[in-house]
Amino acid sequence: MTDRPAPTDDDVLGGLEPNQVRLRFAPSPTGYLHVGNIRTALFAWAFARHYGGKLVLRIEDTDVARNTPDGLSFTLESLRWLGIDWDEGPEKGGDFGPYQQTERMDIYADVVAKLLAAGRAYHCYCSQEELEQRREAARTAGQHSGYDGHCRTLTEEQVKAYADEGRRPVVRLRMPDRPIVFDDLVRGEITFLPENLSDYVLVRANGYPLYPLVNPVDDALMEITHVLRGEDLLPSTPRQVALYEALAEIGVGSGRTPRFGHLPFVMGEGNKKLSKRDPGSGLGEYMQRGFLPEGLLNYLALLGWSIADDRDVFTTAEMIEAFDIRKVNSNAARFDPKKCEAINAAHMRMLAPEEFGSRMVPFLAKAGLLPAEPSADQRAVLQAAVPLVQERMNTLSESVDMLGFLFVDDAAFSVDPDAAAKVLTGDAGAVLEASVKALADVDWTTEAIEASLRTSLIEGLGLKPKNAFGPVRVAISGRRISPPLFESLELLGREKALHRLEQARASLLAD
RNA sequence: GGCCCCGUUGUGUAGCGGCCUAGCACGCCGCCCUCUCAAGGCGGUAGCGCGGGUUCGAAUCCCGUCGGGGCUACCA
Repeated sequence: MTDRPAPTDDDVLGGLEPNQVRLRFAPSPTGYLHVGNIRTALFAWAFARHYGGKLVLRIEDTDVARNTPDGLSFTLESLRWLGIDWDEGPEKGGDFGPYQQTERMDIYADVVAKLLAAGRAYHCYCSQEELEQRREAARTAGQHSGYDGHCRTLTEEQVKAYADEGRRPVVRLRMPDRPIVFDDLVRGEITFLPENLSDYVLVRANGYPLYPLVNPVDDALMEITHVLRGEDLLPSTPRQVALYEALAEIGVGSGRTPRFGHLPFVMGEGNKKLSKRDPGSGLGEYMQRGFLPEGLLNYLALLGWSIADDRDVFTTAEMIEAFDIRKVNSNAARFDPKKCEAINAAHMRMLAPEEFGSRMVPFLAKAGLLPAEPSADQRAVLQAAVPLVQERMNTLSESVDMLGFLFVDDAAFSVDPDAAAKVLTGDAGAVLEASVKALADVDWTTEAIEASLRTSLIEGLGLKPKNAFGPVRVAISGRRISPPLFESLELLGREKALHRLEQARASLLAD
């Protein structure tokens, strides 16, 4: 539409060529992604693709407690289903691997040794209890409660004494004694004063490296240029910046500190960040309910970003084209299931009819209404039904209720009791009887069916359309809500239609 | 407690000092269309947290205040 002025883009790129941009998405392999993660992945992906750069997928599995047996495969499946592809990472490889942190332990050990040797990190022998005590004291004094630097300048004798006591040290990063300032891509300049920053733990006493170490080390080694992540990580950013600087000093990585963009939370009910445990947060649910990847992604993009002031339905390609991190909002957004569905419904309607038909198959198959590979006849019926239902559905799984009546075995067909009670009442008998007669030998086309039914029910019985067609609808579809009646009758076929009408009438007489 | 972030209708957003008697979308309400339900069309509802500045002029800039959230681990 309009040309994007180069100088402003350079604010984001910071001197890099657009295609030099490298982002990463770094999930813990805990299973299906949840909507917050997905939004982060989406923005990182859109950012990388917009500039023609790379997206790296890195698996942050250093916390064994978070890992689940199939977590990794579900995580990868999530991304694949969404259509978010990565250029380097699991299953892709790349020049900066391995891309799973548990396979990089020797790298971390090496980096820590260098940090120690350079004096940028040091051993700390304080026990948890001692730490806790001093922290409490600081807190009651109204002070910053971070580490107080107790072990920063231990003499050799002191170290020996601690070691003789059997103490095992952690490794801490020595924080610089000056403000740390960084220019956040979504929030602007943020400053942390040194009195509020403290030396933090890089490696546990048992030798196990921690997130605040491995994350920046990997970013540095993988030459990540831009980091998009949740705003919960904002307070830890100054520590990471300090680490990047230390890494640059000891010659680890590109020497370049990435630009950060802290994305606002996706909130659930109330004022809480949407958590993995909240219903409606996991991707699995959306897959099962038959959301379209492009619909979900479109909605999620709207949480913090907008493509234009008068439009909110767009494709992922359009998003990539238009995505601009500077236009991402900094305030938390609440996830609105209704709008999510509405946006998805808009994408459902945008689908080509053949595509729409194909996408319904797995859902109908799962419900036992169709085989996984439908026959040519079944496909023909399904395709013929597409125009009837495409604009009536919000999610693919609704096809089961909507079209089930066309595919159920006669033996399995049943009328919803509630619908029967409300519509198939005493005086429906006459309607059903007249319908059977009217349909017995008309041409079996929508037009002829409609004409015949109107003549006999509206004119013949003098009924209002609603009362005339209601019982027919319930009798043949089993439900009060169905695709358009006359078209449905045509698709069902005369034999089944008449049979169901007779059956409904019989059940009425039985009452 | 300390530090950091955030604050436009119910929800998501547009807005970057005059185009704002604040636009769009979802929701909700009503009407039209209509064989049900949708879709579609038309109309309605509701908002700049508050208080001070700066300015001829502020939703937009500054300060304060209140409110919400996050972090404050040998989790990530």
